[in-house]
Amino acid sequence: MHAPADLVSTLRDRGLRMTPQRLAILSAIMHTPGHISPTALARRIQGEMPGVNPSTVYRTLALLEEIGVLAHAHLEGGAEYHRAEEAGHVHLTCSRCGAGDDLSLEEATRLQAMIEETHGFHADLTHFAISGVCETCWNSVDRTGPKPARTR
Amino acid sequence: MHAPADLVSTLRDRGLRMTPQRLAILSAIMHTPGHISPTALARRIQGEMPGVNPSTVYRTLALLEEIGVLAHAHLEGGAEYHRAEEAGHVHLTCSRCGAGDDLSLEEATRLQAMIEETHGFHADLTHFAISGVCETCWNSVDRTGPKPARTR
DNA sequence: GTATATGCAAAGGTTTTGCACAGCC
DNA sequence: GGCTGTGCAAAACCTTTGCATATAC
Repeated sequence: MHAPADLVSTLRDRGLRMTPQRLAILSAIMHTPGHISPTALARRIQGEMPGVNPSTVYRTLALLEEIGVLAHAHLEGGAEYHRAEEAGHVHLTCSRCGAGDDLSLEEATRLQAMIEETHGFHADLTHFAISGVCETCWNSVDRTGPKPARTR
Repeated sequence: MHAPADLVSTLRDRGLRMTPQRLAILSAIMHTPGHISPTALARRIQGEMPGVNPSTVYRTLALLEEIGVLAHAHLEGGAEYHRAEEAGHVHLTCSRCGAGDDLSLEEATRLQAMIEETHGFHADLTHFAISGVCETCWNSVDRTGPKPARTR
């Protein structure tokens, strides 16, 4: 949906500019399969392109989200960013082992439909993770039920 | 499930002690209908019982969660604590107007069952809020779909 | 050339930690 | 009296903001 060329146009249309920093940040996220936190991203960028300031990373993330290129979700460790195209991923995170899984799109749609019917609430299950205990952890050890451990 | 008397015993069994600060913090949360953030709690406690340090609030919250009296959930504004008994509340928060609603317990159970069937994942829908657009907001204004606004 | 973007530095806010003292049991 | 809990202060983080400079267009 958003090849770099498109992005440049999108920016220009708004009187905004493409810079090496923005390109590096964008590229880093586009090559990240899942999601990445601002701080992790800042560190990674720092490696590839020393001198890029964290504040630039934050400003760029906010910008890219505003123009619809990126989105963020809230996982256990805090906010994480991902490509907007990759939205639709509903994150399941195991509170025991930390393993992550994704709900399928159809499944997510079914859940959302269910919530909409009863509450008229149009849920976006991608914005927050869903915590719980994965099958492996559930079958092993004690079975005290889904009780999230300390988050931070 | 946890009257103060019980709590004192629970603490004693672990070689822990009941203090005025812990009592004040616990009381504040027990009298809070929904959920409350650590900082908000610290401020409230400060009003009732000047001199109580924020660090004490944080340590107490962690302790009370560890012994199962409290639990926390991740809402838009960050982590919030609530009575463990009051778990089962699945928070729906509107990204447009900020309004909050709760999923019924049966409904939550149905959703969890659905996820379990297909993924073997035992979800705890109470740990993270569910973001989306409430009926009112959906019916008014533009209908661009559930797109969470900037969180922080 | 001009408006935008960046780096830098400082500030803001939240949460954690070390340590000496206070206080519960 | 001994061990736990608290206050205090400092530090560790993460994130935001103001401003001068650099730079994309």
